[in-house]
Amino acid sequence: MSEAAARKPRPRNATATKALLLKAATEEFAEYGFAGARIDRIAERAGANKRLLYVYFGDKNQLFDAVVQEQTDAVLKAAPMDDGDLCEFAIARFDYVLANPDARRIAAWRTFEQTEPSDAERAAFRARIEAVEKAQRAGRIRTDIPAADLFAFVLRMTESWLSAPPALQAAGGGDPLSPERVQQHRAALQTAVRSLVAQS
Amino acid sequence: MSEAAARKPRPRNATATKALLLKAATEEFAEYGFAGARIDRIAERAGANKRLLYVYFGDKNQLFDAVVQEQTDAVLKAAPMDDGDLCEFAIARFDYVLANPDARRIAAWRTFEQTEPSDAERAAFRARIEAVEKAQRAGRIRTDIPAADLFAFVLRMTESWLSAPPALQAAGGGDPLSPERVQQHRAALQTAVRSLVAQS
DNA sequence: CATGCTTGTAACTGTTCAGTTAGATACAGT
DNA sequence: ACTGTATCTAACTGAACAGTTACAAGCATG
Repeated sequence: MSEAAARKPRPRNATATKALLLKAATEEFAEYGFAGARIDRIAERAGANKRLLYVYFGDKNQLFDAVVQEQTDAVLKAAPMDDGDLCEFAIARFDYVLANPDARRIAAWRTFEQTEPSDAERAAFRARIEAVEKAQRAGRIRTDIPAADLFAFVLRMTESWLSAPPALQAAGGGDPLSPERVQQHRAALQTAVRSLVAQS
Repeated sequence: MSEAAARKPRPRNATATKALLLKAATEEFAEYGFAGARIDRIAERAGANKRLLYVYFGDKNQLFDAVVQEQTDAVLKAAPMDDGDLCEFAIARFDYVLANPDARRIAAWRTFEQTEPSDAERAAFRARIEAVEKAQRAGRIRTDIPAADLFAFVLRMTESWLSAPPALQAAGGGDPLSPERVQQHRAALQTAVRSLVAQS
């Protein structure tokens, strides 16, 4: 039959299909958030059948969890902080979320769709705070602001421009995301974090 | 009929009902975001009939716009910045979003559901940036960071703790939103902004 | 080339949702 | 009191959605 011949089945490759679906889900969730994301659109984006989503990932919640875990892991890995150097951390994180807008948006959605954090994530944050405390004890950074607060400030500062309200980005004039503007902000971030953490 | 007598209609009061619906919508959108919010739940929260939502506000989009506008106006008003004092601004904004978690969450949802900013909002941000620039020219704050960037940093810092990822809030140990902890962070915010904007 | 497991597809189901219809009751003007 | 308009209500509708069913085709192993 011509109909049967017309629709050609995709070549069989479980791992590739699974990866495609996860990628498509990441984009979809990044764009619309959990509630706004559509299962059918994810399958369509991936060029795969919807049923496979359920085979490979369970349901929408588990799929979201899989996406969140992958993205948060990647961000945590891309911006480590072994020696409590908040400035280096800030720039590394800025560069990563600049190159991976999806990761930034997923993290943001996740914060607001109040889902329970994993133990691994909690541990990662704890380790970072401890690294900051260590740097404080070593006298490398200021001690009049608690480590957790200092870290929270720096964390948010890395996203200040990229996740700024559109009205603020626009108010500056010019393209807020042009390479030149972004580089200018990157330099500003470095300067800002340096003077924020410096001994008073 | 006993049935007819059982359901008592609410007393007629258009403005009060409209206000109740707007308040309920604010809570619902703050909690679930636009896509996650449910029209039926909003009506139920308000103790009003669903139909009235459509009479008073149009559709879900227009209702969300109404909520966003009210909340952003309130935040902008609560944290003015006539004289370019970023420190004072930061504390005022912190105090406001602390007392009004809904306003903070609405603003965040809005940023991520990429809706077009109103002219009024754009103008408000522009005015703030100009106030910062004026303070820079007057030599009151540092000039090696562009005004827009400096403002973006401070803006995000006011929410750093209250909108921190749950994993980060939890990593500190203790109740991250207890009055004592919040006051401690408030002091940290003041210190941080002061040394961030200070002349280098 | 049989058999059984994996990968894939289309069509379907039950539910939930935004938005509507049709009508009832209060209230103001005459 | 009579009439029109604003306020309010329950029940409905059609579409969209997450999740399922039933089946087809590839692919490895005997």
